[in-house]
Amino acid sequence: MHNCTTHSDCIAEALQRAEDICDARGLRFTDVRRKVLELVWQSHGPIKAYDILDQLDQRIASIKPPTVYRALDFLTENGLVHKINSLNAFVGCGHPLKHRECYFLICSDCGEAKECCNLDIVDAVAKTSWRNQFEIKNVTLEITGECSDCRGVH
Amino acid sequence: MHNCTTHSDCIAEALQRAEDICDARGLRFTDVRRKVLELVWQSHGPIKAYDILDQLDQRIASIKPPTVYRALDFLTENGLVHKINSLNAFVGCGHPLKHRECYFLICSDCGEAKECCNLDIVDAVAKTSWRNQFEIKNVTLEITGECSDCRGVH
DNA sequence: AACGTAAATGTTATATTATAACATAACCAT
DNA sequence: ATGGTTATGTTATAATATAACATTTACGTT
Ligand SMILES: [Zn+2]
Ligand SMILES: [Zn+2]
Ligand SMILES: [Zn+2]
Ligand SMILES: [Zn+2]
Repeated sequence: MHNCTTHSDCIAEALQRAEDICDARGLRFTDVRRKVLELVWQSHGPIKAYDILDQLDQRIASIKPPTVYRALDFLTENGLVHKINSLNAFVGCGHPLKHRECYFLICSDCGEAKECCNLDIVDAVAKTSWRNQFEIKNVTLEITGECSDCRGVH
Repeated sequence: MHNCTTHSDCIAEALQRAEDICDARGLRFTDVRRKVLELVWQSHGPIKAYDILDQLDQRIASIKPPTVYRALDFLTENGLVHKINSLNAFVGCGHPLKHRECYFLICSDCGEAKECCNLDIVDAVAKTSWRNQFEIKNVTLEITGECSDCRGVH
């Protein structure tokens, strides 16, 4: 499902990126936020808030829903994590500094959510918003279907 | 927020369209389904499942959540209603026969969700899926922001 | 009409997702 | 150290959605 060479490195890099971004912006990358982000990356795919909660519970007793949701809010607001509304799940952003209007290819078979960027889509969305005199705050584009792996395409 | 000339006509037309579509497809447009669709159109914007439930309760006692969700599932599966995942709400489809890949311009101020179609977007989405050898089942595109009315644009 | 079946709805209970409200603790600038 | 701000702890509950099984309804076949 994921093809990073060494997943522990992949997690470590994401955490380091997050720390650097928070430092640069004067934000506090607290222990709770770090642990939540770590679990998001550990899953290497969309993960649900209560699954994060369960996994935290095994390490730290007394973690409650508001704590997890607050951390996810922080991470989402700062572009380190994206919420996938059609799944009620959260996924780490692979390029938090470059992220503009990306979209997800979500495989309903294996569960992978691949984040992609595409200028044609960004352009088309921008143009159509402009034509409607609509001021964009946020764009959610979730494409559900079957990925090449699950289709057996080579 | 909505600019149909006579809203009762607008609702009646939507119900008639739905009935015709169900007839043509051999589907049963039952009383529950009709009433749910009527309430969706009455709101003339995204409405939540439990708000539908509350309004039905005033007319018919003993309507319970599963009844509403089943009706919404039926209406959604048959393209008469769309779910807006970022709002956990449902909205009537304005063109259930022509509907392909549409998107919503959702005003976070007045709550309007305008359904639009745009071939450039459809194309760009199709192309990028093709490049990823991804087989599309469903596309969700929700653009949140501020509409022209709320921005005071003329 | 009576029967059999499938689809729809009723009903009870519960699962899942998310937030309100207030108390305490940690952090940081002065 | 003091006071203000931000983050977390804590308790409770709100909001969204489904599982499981019982009953009713629709409808074609006999
Ligand atoms: Zn991203
Ligand atoms: Zn897959
Ligand atoms: Zn539509
Ligand atoms: Zn508006």
